[in-house]
Amino acid sequence: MAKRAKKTANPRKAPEQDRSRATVEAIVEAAAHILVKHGYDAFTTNRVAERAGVSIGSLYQYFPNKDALLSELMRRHLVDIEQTVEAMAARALSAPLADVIRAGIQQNVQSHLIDPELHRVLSEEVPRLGAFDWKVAFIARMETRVRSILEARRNEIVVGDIDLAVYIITRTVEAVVHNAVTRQPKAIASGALADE
Amino acid sequence: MAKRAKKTANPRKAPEQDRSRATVEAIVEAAAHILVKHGYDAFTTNRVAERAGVSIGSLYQYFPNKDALLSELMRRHLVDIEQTVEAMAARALSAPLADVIRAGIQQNVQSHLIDPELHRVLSEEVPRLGAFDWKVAFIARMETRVRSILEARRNEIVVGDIDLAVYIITRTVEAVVHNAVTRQPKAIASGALADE
DNA sequence: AAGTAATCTGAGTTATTGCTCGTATTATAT
DNA sequence: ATATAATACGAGCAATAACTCAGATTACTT
Repeated sequence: MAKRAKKTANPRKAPEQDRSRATVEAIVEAAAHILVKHGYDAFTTNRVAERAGVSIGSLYQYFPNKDALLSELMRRHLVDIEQTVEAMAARALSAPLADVIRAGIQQNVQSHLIDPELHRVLSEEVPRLGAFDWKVAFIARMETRVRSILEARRNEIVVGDIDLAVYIITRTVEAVVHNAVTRQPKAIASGALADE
Repeated sequence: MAKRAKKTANPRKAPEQDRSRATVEAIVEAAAHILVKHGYDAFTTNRVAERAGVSIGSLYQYFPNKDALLSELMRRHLVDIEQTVEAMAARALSAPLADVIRAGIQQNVQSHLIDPELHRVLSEEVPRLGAFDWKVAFIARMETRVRSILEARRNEIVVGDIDLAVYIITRTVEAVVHNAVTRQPKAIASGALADE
């Protein structure tokens, strides 16, 4: 690092014309590309700007600092994931329990397949990642969802502590699928499902 | 970062006198302290040296670069963990399966309790952490252990793919316990065990 | 006591990188 | 056309941090 990044990011101008919107897109795409292909170490604002084909000044016109760019990247990724979650959650509410579980896992797999490499870098290489608001809120929403499913079917299952169960289920599925997808680009669907 | 860290670390002088051994200890302790109390961002070689009460020059006399210090920190931590594993593995071989599982989890909990904060920082904040040899070898050894237990009791369990089972079990237990210990300093022993 | 090796010191070098700011260019409004 | 706002540019500032090196201390030998 050089100058310490400001904690509070005074918001920057939002793009109004098509030209600037294109600039922002180029920056975001370049950022993702560099993170995925070259890792967090290579993720410098100057390099992102260069790859995006815009000047460093333009980058800072729309992102107050480096973290803001990272945050936007994560925000977009989580939005993508949440959409697939929504799509599957609707269907899964009335089905038999076993199917719900299967669907949940399947959904998680899908999420990770959206952009496995970006997902990996975001979760493993980026330091202090937990600090972003987006992620905290996202996890909370996911846990709420799992809990509501559990509570709706309380009679079908045997659990003492619902909070703990939610916690374990969330982490377990996430961790296993995350590891599977990021490390083994095979044996996704059938194997994992069956064993669970 | 400033100057790029050298990839190949030409080894430095090993301490021969008590004085220098004490210096090395002080450096390692200071490094752990800073990582735990102030996070990876604050983990600079200059700061470690200062906290250790030695000059920056002394640090570089025993650690060729920053990564070497980090690596040593991890090596020591893994050695600690492996010792508790050894201790429990012996006892668990002949017991009934349920007890073995319980013991395995218990052991994992113990490992994380050795130095939970250091463990957390090491696994979550330090970038490019998977690159260290020590960790790779460690994971391999752990998986071998789990596999041998599974194979020895093949008749008692129902699994299709042993490799996959080993993989899932390892990751699941690790992930859940890791999350539990680092995030919730309560409800360790009983709850987690029972639900599993 | 003198010589040699081990250890320690810390100011300075060097490279990196986040970010600013004055200026130039392009689009929109009048 | 002219004015005004939006957008783009990029050289360079300022801070930071890994790491070096020449010389000072301290400890072992003989």
